[in-house]
Amino acid sequence: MSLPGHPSPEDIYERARKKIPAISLATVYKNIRTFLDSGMLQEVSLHHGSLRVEPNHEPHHHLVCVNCKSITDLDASGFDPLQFRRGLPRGFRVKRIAVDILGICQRCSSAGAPKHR
Amino acid sequence: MSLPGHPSPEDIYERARKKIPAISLATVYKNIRTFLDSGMLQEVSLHHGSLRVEPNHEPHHHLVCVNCKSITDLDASGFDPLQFRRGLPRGFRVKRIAVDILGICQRCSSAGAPKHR
DNA sequence: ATCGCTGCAAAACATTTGCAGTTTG
DNA sequence: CAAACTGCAAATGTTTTGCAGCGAT
Repeated sequence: MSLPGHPSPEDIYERARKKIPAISLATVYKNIRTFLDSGMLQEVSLHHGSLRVEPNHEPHHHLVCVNCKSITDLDASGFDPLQFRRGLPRGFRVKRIAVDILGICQRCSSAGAPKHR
Repeated sequence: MSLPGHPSPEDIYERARKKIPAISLATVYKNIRTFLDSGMLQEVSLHHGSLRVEPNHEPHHHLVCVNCKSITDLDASGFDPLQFRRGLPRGFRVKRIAVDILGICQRCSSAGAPKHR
């Protein structure tokens, strides 16, 4: 938590070693997973297990199920990307804006949907 | 391109095999990379190389450099998540909304910043 | 003849898991 | 003592790479 920015497991490992020199990378991964599962930490972008390709160039958002990792497109007409232009640091050239709405899909809500993985 | 949704390399491989039975998975990966680099395809969420952890629970957006993969937090006050509540499919339980502003950061713009990776 | 694309196999990573030993309460 | 946590090493899964061959220009 004391690390700045958005550390990787390796970053956390390096940091942890300063206090607990014998700690292993596996333990770091195990603890990160525990924290992610508990919601104490989040992932910067959801890990789908493998690369997912986006052929749809129309402006749209993604509805992502954090349980089964399904991705559904959501029309983005009426969405104003300009609202984000304010407050950007100088020199940052915006290419596109990705909006991911994370949650639990209908299918996973109903029934005892097993954790996908 | 003809595949629905957001196919994985494996999906594309399966599909390609129907037309070109001898094609290899490596070729599929190579071509996906070419298309990604050319902008013909996009990644659903940017691949950072490894998991990135998010300790910041305050509402904020991410400024992501698609070149060096750096992540910067951007305050999200004044941002109205309710605008996304409309048009959601029934039964989808929203947990959080992630806004990633993808582009090229200042540092990478200036000078011949080498492609990270 | 050259250049680019391919398959194959191996490498390189990132992440998880089994297991046996420790620690904690 | 039971439950939770750890290190290690091995397994898994994804993606990249080296290389030799093949095809088109």
